[in-house]
Amino acid sequence: MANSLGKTANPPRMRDFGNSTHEESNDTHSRILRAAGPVFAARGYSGATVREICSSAEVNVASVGYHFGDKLGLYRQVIHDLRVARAKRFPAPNTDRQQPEETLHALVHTLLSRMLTVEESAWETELLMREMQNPTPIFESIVEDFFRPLFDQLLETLRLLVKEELPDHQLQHLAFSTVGQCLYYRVGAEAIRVLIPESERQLHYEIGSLSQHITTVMLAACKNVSRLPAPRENRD
Amino acid sequence: MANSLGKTANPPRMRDFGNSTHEESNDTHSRILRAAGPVFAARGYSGATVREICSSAEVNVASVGYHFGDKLGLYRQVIHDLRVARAKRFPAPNTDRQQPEETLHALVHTLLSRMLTVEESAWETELLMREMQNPTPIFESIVEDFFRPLFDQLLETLRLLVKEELPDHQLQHLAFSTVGQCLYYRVGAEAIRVLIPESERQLHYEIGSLSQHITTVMLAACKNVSRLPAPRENRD
DNA sequence: TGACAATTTAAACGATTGTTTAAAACAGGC
DNA sequence: GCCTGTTTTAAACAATCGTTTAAATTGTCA
Repeated sequence: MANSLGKTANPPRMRDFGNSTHEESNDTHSRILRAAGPVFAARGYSGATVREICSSAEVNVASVGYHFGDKLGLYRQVIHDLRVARAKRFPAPNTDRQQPEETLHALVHTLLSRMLTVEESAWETELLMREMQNPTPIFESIVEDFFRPLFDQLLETLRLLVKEELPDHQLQHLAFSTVGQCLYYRVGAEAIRVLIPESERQLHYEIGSLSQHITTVMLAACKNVSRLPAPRENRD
Repeated sequence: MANSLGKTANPPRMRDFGNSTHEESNDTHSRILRAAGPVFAARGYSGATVREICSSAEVNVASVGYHFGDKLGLYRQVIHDLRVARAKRFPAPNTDRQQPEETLHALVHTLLSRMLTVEESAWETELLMREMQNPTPIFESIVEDFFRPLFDQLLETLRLLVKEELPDHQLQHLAFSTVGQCLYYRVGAEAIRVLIPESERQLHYEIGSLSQHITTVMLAACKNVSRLPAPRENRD
C-alpha cells in the first residue's frame, strides 16, 4: 500500500517544524530535503532514485520512508519548500510610481533572472522547467501561485504601453511574446550552446544585455501594434 | 557488454531497407519502429520501456535486441527516421524572389507549424523537445542538421529587415526572439492552458493568428532597433 | 521433401528500483 | 541502574528494468 497521503508509518507523523526552513538544521529530515532538490532537478522525478538522494544526504535509505512516507511525499515537500523560497528570493518588482517602460524592463529582468540564475539554487529553476514539460498534479497550483501574478502584472504594464485600446487576447499574445523570449534562453540553452560559439556567448549573453534587448523588442512592438482585423473564421 | 555501436547479434546486421521508410510495411522491424516513437515521446528515453514498446507493437521483447542491438540502438533509429520524415514534411520555405517581410512570415509560420501540429505525428515534436531538455549525444547533430538551416535563414532575413547594419550578436538576439516566441506556445502550452480559459484559447490561439502576431512584433522590432551602445565590460 | 539460415518465442538472468521489516541505537524521565 | 518512545540501521522484499539464452518456428533453396 503506497501512501504519501499523510499516513506515513505510524510513529513519526511529520514533525511540526516551527522554524520554517531546513536551511541550517542538520538532522536527518533536513539533510534529506537539502539533498533531494538537486537530485530531482538533475534526473527528474522518476529518474531520481531514493538511494542517490540518501547517499548524497549521507543517510539510510529507509529514512525517506520514515520521514516523508514515500518518494512522492518527499517530492511534494521539496516543491513546497521551493515555492516559498523563491517567492522570497525573487519578489515581483514594485511597479507603482514608475514609468511603464521601466516596469517592463524590471519585469523582463526578473523573468530572466529567474531563468538564468546559475548560483547555488539553479536546481530550482531546473525543477520548475521539468514540471512544465512533465506536469504532475502539483503543476496547476504552481502556475496559479507562481506564474499568474507576474503574468497579470505584465498584462497591465503592456496595457499602459500600447497606444490604442486592444482586446484581451492581443495583450495576452504580447505578454506571451515577452515571456517566450525570456524563457528561450533557458529552454533553448543547449541549442544556443551549439549554435553560438562560446567566445561570443560569454560576451553578449548575460542577463543585462539580454533583458535590454527583449525590452527594446517589446517596446517597439507596443508602439506599432494596432487592433488586428478580425481573424478569419476558423472551422474545426 | 552493451552494444548499439553497430555490432548487434551476429545474424541480422541491420537489413538494408532499400525502400527508405517503414510507413507501410508490417514486418517486426517496422512494427517496432512505428510503436517506439510515440512511447519514447510520451515517457522520455529512460522512462520508456522496451516492454511497453514491444507490447504496443505486438511483438516479442527480444525482438528489439535482435533487430536494433539494444534500446539505444532503437532510439537512434527512431531519431534518424524522424529527421528525414520531418525534413520532408516541413521543408524550409523558399525564400528567393520574395519580400523579406513575406519570408519572415513564412519562417514564423513554419516554426509554429513544427511546434503546434497535433496530428498523427505530434510525438515527433514532443521527442525533439525532450532532446532539448535532456540532451543525449544525438542532440548536437539534431541542432546542426535541423535547427541550424532555419536559424541561418532567419538571420539573413532579419539582416534585410533592419534599417542599419547590426553586429552579429544583435541579429542573433532578434533571431532568438523570433524562435522563442514560437517555441513558447509549445513549451508553455500547459501553463497557457491554466492561464487562459479554454473558450478564448480556441478562438485566438491557432497557428494563423499566432504567426501573424509574432511577425508583427518582429517587424516592429526590426524597424526600431538600432546599434546598441557597447555593453558595459563584464568581468567574469 | 530435407537441410540450412533467418526469425520469433518463452523463459530466465542479473541489476536496480521503491518500500518494508525487525532489530539495534539513542534519548530522556524516573 | 531501568523503562519507554523515537530514530536509525542493515537486510530483505517484491516488482520491474534491459538484456540474453536456447529452443521453436518460419522461410528458402536444392
